[in-house]
Amino acid sequence: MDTKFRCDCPITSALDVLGDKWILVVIKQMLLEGRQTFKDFTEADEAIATNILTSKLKFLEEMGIVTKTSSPTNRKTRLYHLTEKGLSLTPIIVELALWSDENVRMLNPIMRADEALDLMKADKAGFIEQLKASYRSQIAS
Amino acid sequence: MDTKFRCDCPITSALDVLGDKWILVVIKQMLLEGRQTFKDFTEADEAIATNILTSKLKFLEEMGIVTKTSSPTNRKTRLYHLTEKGLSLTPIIVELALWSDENVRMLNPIMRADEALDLMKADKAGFIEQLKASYRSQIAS
DNA sequence: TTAATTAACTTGCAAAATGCAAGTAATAAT
DNA sequence: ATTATTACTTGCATTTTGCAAGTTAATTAA
Repeated sequence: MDTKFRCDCPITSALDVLGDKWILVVIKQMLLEGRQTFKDFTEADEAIATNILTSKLKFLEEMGIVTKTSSPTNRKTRLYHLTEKGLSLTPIIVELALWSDENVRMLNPIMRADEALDLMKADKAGFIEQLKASYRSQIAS
Repeated sequence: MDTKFRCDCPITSALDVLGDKWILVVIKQMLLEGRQTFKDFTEADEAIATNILTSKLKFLEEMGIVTKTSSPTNRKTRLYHLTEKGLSLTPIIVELALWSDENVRMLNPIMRADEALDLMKADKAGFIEQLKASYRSQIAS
């Protein structure tokens, strides 16, 4: 699964990596929902198929966005965690959330409005830093 | 081409709209490269197939992100322009560019580094507002 | 201590999205 | 009047995504 780049444009190149239906959803599930095991991802509302999940996690690992380790407490569990490169996607995730809240909500009648959105709106940069810090301390434990 | 939402998450819902290989590339071509006709898009480096372009432009129009009008000077030319809803994607595009510059450049040896990146880094919010203003005045003319 | 369960996958096939090459209709240029 | 241009459409190939079932090793329950 090697990435082929369409051209010399930085934005298009970002989308050569991130531009599909699942990559940013999986990253969001790690960052905001604390999901870290294969099972965690399969239990999410988005209901990704297991073969797709396997291929996306593998790709994210190859890209250096995610690490895969063995659980220290359970030998059959693998832990997937965001690297700093993965954490640096936080501003993109936040902008997607804000745009969606303003422009997609009207099209999706079941879209939820959680406290995180209020925090983003009140202090975007602060929210981003707090989220990254909280993720780092979560995986350190 | 009606959008089906996977769940109640705002971020996933944003990706139900934007999460594919082409949508944000087409928007970037309008916003940063001034492309507005069908031909303009087909001539871009990304080389989108014409049937895909047709379907993406139709979807963007249905989503209220783009308008389609007839050229006032040439009866066979159609003009595609970003709406305010489309322009509000600017922060997402900018964050993609910044992330790519820092994290994808090393993987794409031909990625270019233009002045826009420097402007984004120096004053992100200012760049976003200036870009939107410049787009609005471009289509007003 | 054997049996059932769980976690993390893989496999085979179906469906949907994307890509390629060629063709078409209306308009504009020569 | 003929050629070229613009904005498409069409048919088919390839790639990506999705579904359901199966596999293996490790853990837990009986």
